[in-house]
Amino acid sequence: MKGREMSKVVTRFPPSPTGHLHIGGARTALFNWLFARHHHGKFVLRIEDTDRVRSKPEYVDDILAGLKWLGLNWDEGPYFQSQRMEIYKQHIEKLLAEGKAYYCYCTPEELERKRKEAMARGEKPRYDGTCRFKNLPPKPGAVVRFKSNLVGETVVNDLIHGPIVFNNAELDDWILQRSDGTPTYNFVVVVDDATMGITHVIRGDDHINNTPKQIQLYEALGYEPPAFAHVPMILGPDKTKLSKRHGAASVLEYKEMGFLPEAMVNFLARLGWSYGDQEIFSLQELIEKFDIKRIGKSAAVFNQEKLLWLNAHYIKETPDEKLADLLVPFLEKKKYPPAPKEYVVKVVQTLKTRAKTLVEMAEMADFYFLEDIAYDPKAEKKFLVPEVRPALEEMLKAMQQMPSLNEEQLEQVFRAIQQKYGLKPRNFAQAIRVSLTGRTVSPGLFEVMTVLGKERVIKRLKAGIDRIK
RNA sequence: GGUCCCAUCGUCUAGCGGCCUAGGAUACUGGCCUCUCACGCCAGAGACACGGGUUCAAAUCCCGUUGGGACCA
Repeated sequence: MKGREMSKVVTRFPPSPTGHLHIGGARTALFNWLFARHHHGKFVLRIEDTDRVRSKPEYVDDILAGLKWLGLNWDEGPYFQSQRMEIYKQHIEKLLAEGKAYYCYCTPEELERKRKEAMARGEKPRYDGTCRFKNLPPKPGAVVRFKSNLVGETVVNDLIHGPIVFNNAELDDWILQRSDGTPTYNFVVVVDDATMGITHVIRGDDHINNTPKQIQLYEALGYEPPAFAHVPMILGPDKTKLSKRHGAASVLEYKEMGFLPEAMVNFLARLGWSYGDQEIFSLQELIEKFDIKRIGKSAAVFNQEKLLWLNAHYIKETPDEKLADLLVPFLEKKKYPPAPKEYVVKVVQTLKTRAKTLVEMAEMADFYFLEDIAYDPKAEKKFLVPEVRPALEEMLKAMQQMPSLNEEQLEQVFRAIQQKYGLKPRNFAQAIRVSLTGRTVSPGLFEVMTVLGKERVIKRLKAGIDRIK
């Protein structure tokens, strides 16, 4: 009975609002979310805003918006560390009272001097324990240090890496509370994770070296440590830690660039995680199949080509109606005149196998929305030539006879005229294409015509004929 | 400098001692389809970092080297 309740999985995502939700953070969030959902557990969001100067409310907004865009909903929080200072204080007091932590008066200058001396002797620089047994009372400017184990070893039973053994002699009496009274990162993380009942800590493997310290602290505090899973990092194309200079920093920037959240999630999941040869996963499928054991150990390079491929895939999969809605903001950004939804749906149908992003799709759609299309000079010169004029004129006349345009009929007429004048299908088609779209590349000719509608097609065909020198 | 992590095609990865003359995906090249471009389909090229062991047998296990990364200072 109690076992079932106790074994309920609780994971968390603890971003610090000193920057946008970046790719690495998003993947960490995704893994935590997937693990929680897979086990019908809880996913907690915690904002680590103890750095009062660098933390900004707009970054909190960005992070929350990013998670929502990806579809990663949380069950608890967001908690803010800045509102939990009292809890941290209580834990410091407890450790102090039990002799598991102590005040240290050593000044930075003294420590720096000792560090240099140790280095000079060829020893490793670490706190020498000057104040460890002095049992000093509180004093302004004093720090609080953790009385760490000096003997034995601490082992991290990592779910991905297996046991990682640390020699306790390598550890330090690290600082829990700074001289200004603020608690340190490793300390608040442990207090938060313990008091929030986190059962599984899934985070970047840049935290591996912090883990033995944290485990000792859990034990000193009388809490049971959670299970740890350290996932490999995401690197830039130059194989260094992914950062702004590699391109987009924020997940929301990918939204701006016309990526679909489904593509992003699928991509992020497959970066470091796999399921046989399968490449395409819906969110639901990821929940079902996600398993920490299938996370790899080595760092992965962020490769936008694959993201683009996935995005193209999901664009093709998205129903036209929905895709049209998604495209509208991008059309507006291009300052195209507004058009009815049914029209955008038709536009989208012709473009969905051609665009890799919504931005690209909006760019390709210009001739559907602009009255005055831009003619590519090279295209015009090459295809709007005198020899196609009679055929174009006849095509124009034929269309004027039609009550409305439909693809089959248009194609029949096109073939007939093209043969009558002995034109190559390609040359005749391109002449029409340039007239209608201003360029040599577009969706199929007849679909373009039916989408544009008789009136506009006739107008553009006339304009095209007029441009023939 | 110390500690720790990692190492299969350019990239993401499958592989958990024999099924591997190493599979898939992407990107690339060629072809088919074709009114252009895409989509789709077919084909091609492309990797076990190196060196030692262990074993009848190693991409898979062990050790070392090299390389990359992270954390601490």
